[in-house]
Amino acid sequence: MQTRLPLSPQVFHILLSLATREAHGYAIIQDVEHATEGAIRLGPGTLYSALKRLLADKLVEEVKARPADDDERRRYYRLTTTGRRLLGAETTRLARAVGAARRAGLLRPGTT
Amino acid sequence: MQTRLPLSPQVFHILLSLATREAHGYAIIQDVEHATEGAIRLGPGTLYSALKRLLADKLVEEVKARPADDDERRRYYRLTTTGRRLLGAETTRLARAVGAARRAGLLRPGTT
DNA sequence: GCTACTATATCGTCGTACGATATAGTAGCC
DNA sequence: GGCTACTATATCGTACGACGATATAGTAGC
Repeated sequence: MQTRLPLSPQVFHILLSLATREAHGYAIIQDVEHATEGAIRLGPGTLYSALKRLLADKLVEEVKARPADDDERRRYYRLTTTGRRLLGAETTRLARAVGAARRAGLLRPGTT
Repeated sequence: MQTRLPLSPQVFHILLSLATREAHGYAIIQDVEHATEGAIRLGPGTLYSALKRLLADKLVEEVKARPADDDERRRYYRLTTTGRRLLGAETTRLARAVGAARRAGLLRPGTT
């Protein structure tokens, strides 16, 4: 993956899930399903291969520090500065796209 | 392609380009590049294979009627009702995603 | 007649989303 | 104590789709 736009919806939501807190893989899967109201369900294949690429591209990094008494199997990830910048750029791109769609009358008036 | 969300950014912009007017393929390419400020540049491979799928899925249909003195090579397309409905659903999904990203502080304040 | 642009079409490749499968620890429960 | 369901990560194979390259050809300007 180049560090270029557009991001796939899946990758966008993985990064977005990491924007507010560090998280481990399984938590990302659940968070994305919740946040998208079931529209995006990440299977393990999708999530872990995406994470691998995101790590390689240094958009995400692994966190060593762990809470006490945490499940040993978990691996925690957080956004890098580059990752946050890219996510911001993609958000801007999406906001423009939504604006254009709104002007075309594709959203019920009042939709935020 | 299933008629399910999410749409790829490319397909979203192809449908969005057809939301306000009928258009032929080459016009779609130019419109999408303009509307996305160069972020999405559709090559012929991407556009015509996507159009083929969209036609097969009845999200888009070909228009027979032609303006007088028009370039004979052009083939015009328009959204079907199904296509418009799907585009609306995807727009709603994107608006929610942008809202979540905004709450996470990823947009410069004031961005529409 | 040259170049650039318009316009559609097809082909091959590569990336990646996805389901299936595997492994194993944890928790509740009867 | 064994059952099931959930948590958690990992890998594999497949299939779809985005993309660049290439082809064809008409149009326009010079």
